[in-house]
Amino acid sequence: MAKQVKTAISPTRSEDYPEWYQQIIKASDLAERSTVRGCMVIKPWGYALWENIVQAMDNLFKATGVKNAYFPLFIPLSFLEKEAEHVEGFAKECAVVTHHRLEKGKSGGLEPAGKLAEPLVVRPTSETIIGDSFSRWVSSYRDLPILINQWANVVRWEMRTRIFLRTSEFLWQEGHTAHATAEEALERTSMMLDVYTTCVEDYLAMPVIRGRKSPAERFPGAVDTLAIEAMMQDRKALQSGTSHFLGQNFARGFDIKFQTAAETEEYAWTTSWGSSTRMIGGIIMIHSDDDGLILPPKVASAHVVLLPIIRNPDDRQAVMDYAQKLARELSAKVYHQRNILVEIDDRDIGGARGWDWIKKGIPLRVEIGPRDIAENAVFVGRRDQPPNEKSAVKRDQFVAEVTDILDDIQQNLFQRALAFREAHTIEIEDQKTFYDFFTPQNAEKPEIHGGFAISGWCGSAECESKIKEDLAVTIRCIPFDSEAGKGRCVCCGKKSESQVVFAKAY
RNA sequence: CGGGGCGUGGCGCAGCCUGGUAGCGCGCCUGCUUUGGGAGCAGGAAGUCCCCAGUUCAAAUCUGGGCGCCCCGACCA
Repeated sequence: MAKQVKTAISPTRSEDYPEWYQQIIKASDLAERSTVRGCMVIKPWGYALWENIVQAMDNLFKATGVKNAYFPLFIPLSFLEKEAEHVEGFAKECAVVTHHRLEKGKSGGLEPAGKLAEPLVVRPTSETIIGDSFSRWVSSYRDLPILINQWANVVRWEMRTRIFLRTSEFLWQEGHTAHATAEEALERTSMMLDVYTTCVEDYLAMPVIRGRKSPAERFPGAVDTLAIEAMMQDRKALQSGTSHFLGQNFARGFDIKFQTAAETEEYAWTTSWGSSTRMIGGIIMIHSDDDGLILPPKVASAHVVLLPIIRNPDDRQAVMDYAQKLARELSAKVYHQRNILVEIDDRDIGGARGWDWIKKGIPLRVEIGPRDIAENAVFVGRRDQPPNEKSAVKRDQFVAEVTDILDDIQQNLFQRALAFREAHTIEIEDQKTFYDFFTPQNAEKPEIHGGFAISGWCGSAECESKIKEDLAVTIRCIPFDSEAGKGRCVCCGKKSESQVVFAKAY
């Protein structure tokens, strides 16, 4: 008799949320820490997930006229100096290449040699190097707009790293556009936020709040930053995509000028927008439970695992034939532009096999044994339901309905997350309630507390930073549907400028 | 960069205080028995005890120095 374990993941979410998060990643085999400080190794199960997100998002981008390109990893140091706020925002986290050769040193080890005339920064983001190209691509209003995206890796030398959420190197996409008018650039800024919303809500099943960042939370160098924010199961906010209106700031820094139809010379209006492997962290934290990862079907690394039950060796051939035939039929079906991905796992490791796939978060587990073959059935478990709730389904019915079942799981995950967010979002008017809301009962080992507070804000940076200092709570966004001028500032009590979303954040 | 903690088979840890040449659980391999809710028994493989120096007959253990990592803050997608 095996020892009884209630949950596959230990500790549970309520026991120790940060540790639970690490354990999910380990148990699901998504990724692991690299021996390189702050970096991660994305393993096949995690990379397949990323590829699916990339594909979904890339299609959405291209549907709006964006084209992909690729710019250098290295950025001349001088480029970063061309936009004052930008350099200030990123200077502290830049990795810098200063040499181009290694030589045998005195101690026998290799030492950098061949000092570069100008140091190269490993891109933390590419506004500058892309701005440099844009300046050469644009001369007439007829050259505009330019709609470019690149899928790339970037490096930000963070103090503290957390796998998928904040790593020294991460994968992302960054879109960069240049326009003839401010209106058009603004339109593009909000259009891309719409694309992010679609991708994150429809594909990742993560409900988001859309809004504008406060000046303090703006991207360095941006005139305006729009963002989508989702609530994780520890009730903290995760920013899962940002879209920036850069005004003419970078156009001035990089001399992106064009001649108008009226023969005047003007600076272009630019935008940039990005989303990263951080979204995988969001998927983990918003959907998974104490038995492991739960993947949204539309981007799942695989959809179905077939688990042949072979009680005696004589059955093996029949069971495997049945499984392989089923796999072929399922694989031929299309689910949201992708063929259904089927795994067959015939490892002889007993019940641990089923739990492996539960921990990996695969949407559907299908057990196939002699009994099922006799009844022309399959035994199906859904990852959005408890591990023991499995049921027999006629084989043909399962094949016919599998995409509906996947859609149902997808919807269920979204609704579950939405209900959770709504349950932990409250409107707060007075300061004491606000402070209580964001203060844990046990300061030594804070329990999961707080959530999203919808409160008035007078618009002053002082109130914003006081709340940040007191509670580590920030303005996540000023929602687009915020009621202007309603109520009073939750900090100073003066007349409110807008109702904003306050939360602790990743 | 401040405060704390930790480096011992793949993973998690004990051993250190009081020096005597390394052990436990999980995992892995082999065999037999099992198998539809995380298998049992038997056997087996696997470790420069983070690095360097010192003390000592003898160092995972004591001393000094270094390196790395994790957690909590400030910074951030």
